[in-house]
Amino acid sequence: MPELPEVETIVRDLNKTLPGKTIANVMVHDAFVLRQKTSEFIRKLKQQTINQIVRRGKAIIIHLSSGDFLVVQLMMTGQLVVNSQKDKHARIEFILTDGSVLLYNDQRKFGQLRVVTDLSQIKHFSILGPEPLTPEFTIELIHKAFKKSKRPIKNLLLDHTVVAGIGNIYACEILFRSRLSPERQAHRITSKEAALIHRHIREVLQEAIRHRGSSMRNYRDALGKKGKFNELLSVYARQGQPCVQCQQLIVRITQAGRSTFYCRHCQK
DNA sequence: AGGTCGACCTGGCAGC
DNA sequence: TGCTGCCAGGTCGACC
Repeated sequence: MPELPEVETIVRDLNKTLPGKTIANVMVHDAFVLRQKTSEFIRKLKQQTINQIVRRGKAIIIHLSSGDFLVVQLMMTGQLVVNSQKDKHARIEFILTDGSVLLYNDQRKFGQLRVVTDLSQIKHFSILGPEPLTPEFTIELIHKAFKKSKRPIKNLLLDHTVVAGIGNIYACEILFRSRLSPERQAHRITSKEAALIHRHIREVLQEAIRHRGSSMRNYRDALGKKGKFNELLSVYARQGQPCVQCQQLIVRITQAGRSTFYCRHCQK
């Protein structure tokens, strides 16, 4: 579900309320979302004080006083919300000593939670590409990755080994702003075009963070509220509607089994 | 070896 | 109303 801007919004919210609080109890309503034994999960969390919360790609990493990490991957429909109304999708409840409750909801149960001692235990992190909003993410780096692949450029933007955190919504929006067709083969992208993509990756993600993410269906922030950036999307989920630039109709195609939305007239 | 395609699971919505 | 089929912010492993 959530991409980098949505997860970043959640992490910033959680950092305002959780650090310093201690986990009194953990109630597992559906162990399907756990990637370890329920008893081990609970034991490693009970009596732990929450330190800082950070994001890596689309994953949330909660630092615990034991030195362990609670890693949460929301996938498509996961939510981490504080003091919200409990519904039938509540899978895990973290009861804090001050009486507040952190709820993990997940309609589709694709998400996963686990407590690890060492983040390198998680393979996902070892293959993850650079964070797009840090200085290590350069035009040269992304252009080099593009040159190695004949896949469509859209698929490269979705590939988390190339760059972390970009999902289907923002890949479409980034290519629209760059005026590049999602069907262009990555290895044919020029250095000038790579620079455009690089700039728009940062621009789109930062704008989306400012608007607290995009809520298409399930996404909610840590306070249970919707994001606003979906109201500002130019192409995603707008098939059959006029392009904001040229009024030609936005089309939907399928790439690597996922929907892509773009303007055939503006994006070449 | 690079790249695509189900599978994972639940639910909303359109069409009949 | 109720069925069927399609679609959904992600990721991984099987397979070609």
